[in-house]
Amino acid sequence: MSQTASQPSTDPAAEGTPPHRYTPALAQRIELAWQDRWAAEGTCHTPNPTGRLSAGFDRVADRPKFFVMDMFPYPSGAGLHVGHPLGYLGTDVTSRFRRMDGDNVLHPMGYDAFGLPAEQYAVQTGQHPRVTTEANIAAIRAQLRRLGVDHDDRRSFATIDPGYYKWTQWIFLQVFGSWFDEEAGRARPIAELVAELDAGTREPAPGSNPAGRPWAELDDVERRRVVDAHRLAYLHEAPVNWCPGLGTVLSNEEVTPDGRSERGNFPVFRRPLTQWMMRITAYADRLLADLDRLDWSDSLKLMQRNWIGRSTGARLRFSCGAESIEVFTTRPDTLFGATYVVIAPEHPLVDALTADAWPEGTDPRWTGGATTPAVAVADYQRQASRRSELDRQNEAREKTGVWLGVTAVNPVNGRELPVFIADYVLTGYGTGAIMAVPGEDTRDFEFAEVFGLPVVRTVQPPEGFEGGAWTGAGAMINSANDEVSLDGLAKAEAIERITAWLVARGHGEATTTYKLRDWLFSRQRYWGEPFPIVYDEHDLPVAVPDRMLPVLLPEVDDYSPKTFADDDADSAPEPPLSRATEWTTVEMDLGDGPRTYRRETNTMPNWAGSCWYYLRYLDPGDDERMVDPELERYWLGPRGEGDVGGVDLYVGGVEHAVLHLLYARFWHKVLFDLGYVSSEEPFRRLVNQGYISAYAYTDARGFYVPAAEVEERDGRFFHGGAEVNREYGKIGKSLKNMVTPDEMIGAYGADTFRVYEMSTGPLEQSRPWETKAVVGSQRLLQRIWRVVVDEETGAVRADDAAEPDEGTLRALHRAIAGVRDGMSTLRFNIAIARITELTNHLTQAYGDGRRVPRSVAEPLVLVLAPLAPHIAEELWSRLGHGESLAWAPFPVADERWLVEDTVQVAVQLNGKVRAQVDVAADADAAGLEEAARADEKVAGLLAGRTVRRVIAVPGRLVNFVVG
RNA sequence: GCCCCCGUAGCCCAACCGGCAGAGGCAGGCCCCUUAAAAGGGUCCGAGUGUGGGUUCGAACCCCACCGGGGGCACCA
Repeated sequence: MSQTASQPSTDPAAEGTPPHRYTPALAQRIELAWQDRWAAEGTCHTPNPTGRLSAGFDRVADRPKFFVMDMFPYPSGAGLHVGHPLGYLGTDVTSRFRRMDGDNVLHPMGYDAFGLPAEQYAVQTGQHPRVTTEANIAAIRAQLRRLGVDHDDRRSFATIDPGYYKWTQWIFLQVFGSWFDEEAGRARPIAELVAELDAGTREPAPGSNPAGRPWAELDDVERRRVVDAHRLAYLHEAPVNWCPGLGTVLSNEEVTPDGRSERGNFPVFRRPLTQWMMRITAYADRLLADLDRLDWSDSLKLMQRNWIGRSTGARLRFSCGAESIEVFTTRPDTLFGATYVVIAPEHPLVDALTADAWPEGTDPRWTGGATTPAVAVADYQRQASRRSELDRQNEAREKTGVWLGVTAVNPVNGRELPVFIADYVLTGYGTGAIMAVPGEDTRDFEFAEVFGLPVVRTVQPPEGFEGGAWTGAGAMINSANDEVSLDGLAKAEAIERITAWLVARGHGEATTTYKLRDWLFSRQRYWGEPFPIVYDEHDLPVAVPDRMLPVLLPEVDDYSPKTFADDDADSAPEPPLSRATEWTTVEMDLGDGPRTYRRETNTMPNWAGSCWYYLRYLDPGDDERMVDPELERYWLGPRGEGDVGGVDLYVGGVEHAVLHLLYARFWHKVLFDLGYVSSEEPFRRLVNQGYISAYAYTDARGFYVPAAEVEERDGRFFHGGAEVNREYGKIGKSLKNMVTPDEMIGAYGADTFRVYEMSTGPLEQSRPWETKAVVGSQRLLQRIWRVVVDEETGAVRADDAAEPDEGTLRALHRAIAGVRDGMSTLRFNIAIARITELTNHLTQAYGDGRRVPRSVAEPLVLVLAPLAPHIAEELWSRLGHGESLAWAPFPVADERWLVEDTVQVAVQLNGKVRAQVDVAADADAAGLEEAARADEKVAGLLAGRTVRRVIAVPGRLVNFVVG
């Protein structure tokens, strides 16, 4: 980051500029001085109701609380540009406004610092990640300070601080120490599960007891396995994206559609590995339902709904020899149209079902060219495993698969259906098996075409439908047996009837499935939180006791992951921590004497630290508790019956719509269930700030030229005399259109930069960056400055004696009301427009040397303060106030000056405006009509015509409907 | 392919519950200040709301279709 921001640029004011004009140089001096003073006086410190940070709470005890925060930055080492501060400034204006307006405002900032980008940056620069990360944090912190944001610096921390990640580990242990009680619909401590199993009031959940014997007959190790299988954090073997070239597994988001790593472009392979998982799927219903209780944008809620992907349907069983294939379908109504069955290549029944030999006359398309089904299946499975999940989903075109050589029986009509494996059926969704209905499902139709399978229509397509799958509505056809008929029914009734029949006959049941999968929580990386887990002599996980937290990330000689040849698919990850041999083996006394344990060497994903940081702001220094319950109740607790509680305003980029926000909600609900927090949701209200893009320019060869050097003439653009082409896109080095906050602060000062960014639109809106337009904000601040300060002498111009005239009072109070409206709805552009109007009024009304009354100048300064705090503080101080205005009351508009005595209303004929009449502001409909009819012009227009109807809207218009 | 959001002056954006389309800024014109200049001051200039229908006394706003832009999901059974 450049240093220009902290050093006043040379005064561009040559001779001719008044000595006390608000120039960039003066702005710089004012800003640095006030930033020092705010820091020295703790102006922006927020008192807690209790505990370490409670000094000064008396002064705010009767105020409502308001907790506003940003998604904290990730200091990756890439340079910041003018788009980054937008959200930070939006929360800062809100914070300053609400504090002045009487709230106890909490506005903190921290740093998200574990994770792959920081690690990769460190590897590239040859520095330890802690060194580069801390340097990047220091740079961002300095930049935020230079912007004048009012974060309470006592509450700042980074996720890499041991005092913070101690509690990240502690939360992991709470999740590990819990299970989800389906009947209660919430998490409970694991000890309660054990007690119920011991008492015989509960049976192990299906699939959790591989030994198969009753709990009472299990030995200790078997019992631990049963319990471990119930935990919300559990070990699970799952296929993951293994990237030998990077030596680590990658999340799906880190793998490109063609199956390579986002970083480095190395091949990625799917490989089963034992991983820590978090049982987020247990919360799918609550995560979905509680969206309705949040004040978030519809689009964001929709993204979460899509991600959770709830669908209702039926699970039904097709018998296949001695086995039974369970399929999931959302369309049980189309069961009569099922002509084959498909199971995922990795389905556990594949081996058991595969026939020994192809029957005589098997269609060659079904065999994959193999001599026996077993060979075909093995080949196909190998082929499928080579592709990453994303690859497999994206290929999407030609359907592939092989026949297992067996058939299953359609329970509704006894029809024999061939059973295939095909990779268009996914292991992780539903039951990993489907009934294929080519008549009503596009994918099934495509497969049926390739494999020559029959199509039976069970929904009547509209007339003229040409073929293919008909997925729309229509009456049921071809759907009857001796006991049940769906023919003629619509979809919903058909589903209801067939489901009832299937349930009655024991063939299936109604069910709900989710797209959401459990959260893969392990990373084979160095730069993350170590798991507070050790393994005993049975290789079973054991929690590290709370008193031994944090489990510190050990120093290692080589923190980079071990890498392999790009295409070495059979290599296995080697976590950097596993090389810290004196760390991985540990002797501990966990209650039955000192024993040797092996530490978990995976680390947590970088989402872990951001899952709960909002709780830590309440008191980051608390070493006794994750969060004091009293503080949590005060800052985050529900505001009333049915309220979910949470942060009052959370601002951040829409790119975190699903992962971070879903994970944080999940953890919060676990903590709620376990009684550690009183709020049900972490973020009551969430706003996504818009993006700032910028123009970029290409020359005749198509190369980008530096945008800062391009000149506009008559709507055309030139660089060094040659015409260039204008494009629009992301700000960055590659488009050569980078503009940094430091440059802007250097050229104009932080206040001008703040006002410009806030003036370009509502916070949610994306907007273009236009450096040349910044001057408008500069001019506004200069005019305001001139209202208070004489540019020639530096003397205060405000007039103590003068009384404002009525027009000025109206302008003032209209401005106050408008600014309040803009600030409380995050439409800072409107607030700035109202301030501009007032300023323009004052410069006109008090031109030629007359002085603005103090009673107008002071509220002008106050309403400006949240947007441009430094210049406002300076003017406030020059107006004779010793105290910072950060705590001064925000002006309140006097209704008296907002209402007009008379208003001009439009007179319409058939909706077209024909005249204007003045009426008393409080005139009712009858009065309006009377006044309108009395108007000469209107009377003329109405003469000789029949008035059929009169619509009069008080204060707005009269509309005569004439025949 | 499915779903969501958005189209208002040359540009960025306002417009309350459906009630006279314009607040503010940029750009542009003119004037003033200035030896000169401008990141100074003043003043002027602006569209009928993407297109086509519909509902309504009245539509930027509600409904339908289309066009354009942005975003999300994408073999999820």
